[in-house]
Amino acid sequence: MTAAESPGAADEVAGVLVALADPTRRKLLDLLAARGEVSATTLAEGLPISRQAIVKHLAVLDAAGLVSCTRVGREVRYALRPAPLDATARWMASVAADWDRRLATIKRVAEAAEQQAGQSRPPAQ
Amino acid sequence: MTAAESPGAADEVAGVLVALADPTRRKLLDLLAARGEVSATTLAEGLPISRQAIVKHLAVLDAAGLVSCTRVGREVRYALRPAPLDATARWMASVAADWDRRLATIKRVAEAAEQQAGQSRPPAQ
DNA sequence: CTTTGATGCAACTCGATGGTTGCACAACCT
DNA sequence: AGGTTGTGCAACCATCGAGTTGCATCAAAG
Repeated sequence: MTAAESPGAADEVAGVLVALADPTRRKLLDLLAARGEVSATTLAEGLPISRQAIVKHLAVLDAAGLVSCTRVGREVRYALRPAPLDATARWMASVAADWDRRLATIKRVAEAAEQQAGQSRPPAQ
Repeated sequence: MTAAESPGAADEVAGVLVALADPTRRKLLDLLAARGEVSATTLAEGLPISRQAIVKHLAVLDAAGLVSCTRVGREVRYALRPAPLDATARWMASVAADWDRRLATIKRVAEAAEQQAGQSRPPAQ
């Protein structure tokens, strides 16, 4: 269980990664960050795609926990939810650190082996 | 240019996000982290999919800069490349921080407005 | 030189996904 | 009541992407 901080973290992260992989979804998050609580129709005004498409994207973002919606009268306001993004950032940093560690170890071992080989026998490859 | 540290960072990040969105690709990176430099065929032995599929995934990872390949005789060894992951982690953390900032501001403004409203007229909702 | 094992390329299947349109329904405003 | 306006639902289309198979190719070993 390397580079994992809490059980089930990988699951949460997976959803966030999928959600962030789409440029339209990133744009959407951008707009939400800029304008606070906004309805889907309002979001649609600033984008070249239909409201329905946006609703679907918002559903994905909601499933990833990156967004939450509250009903206000007949409209539905969507708002940012930074926590999962932060968690994913931490997860990613930890994975990167893990890789660095492993690569350093591998390099060290390789050098040791080469040293060893140089003293006893000709290079294997 | 909010939450961006260097020009063109978003482009690099996009590739990494797409690459990481696929679970098979993540598994692949995991294997590479565990076993160092490995060829596609070797990777295929530990996974339930064909070598060709793996090669395609490795191509995506390579395009994202997460992996590099070097030819050794007749085989091609793939190795991890942590830098883009680290960059993406930083980008993500910076975006998360930006969101927090904005949300805090919005909340502050909302509270001020409510305060204002509370002094002159009864609560709107 | 022949065989063996690894790679590269291309065509194909098929499910997921981004996007659209049309319509029904609920809520707001006169 | 009656007309707007915003949502939700469902069908539908097109494309992308993951995966497969088959074959050609090229380096290494005999």
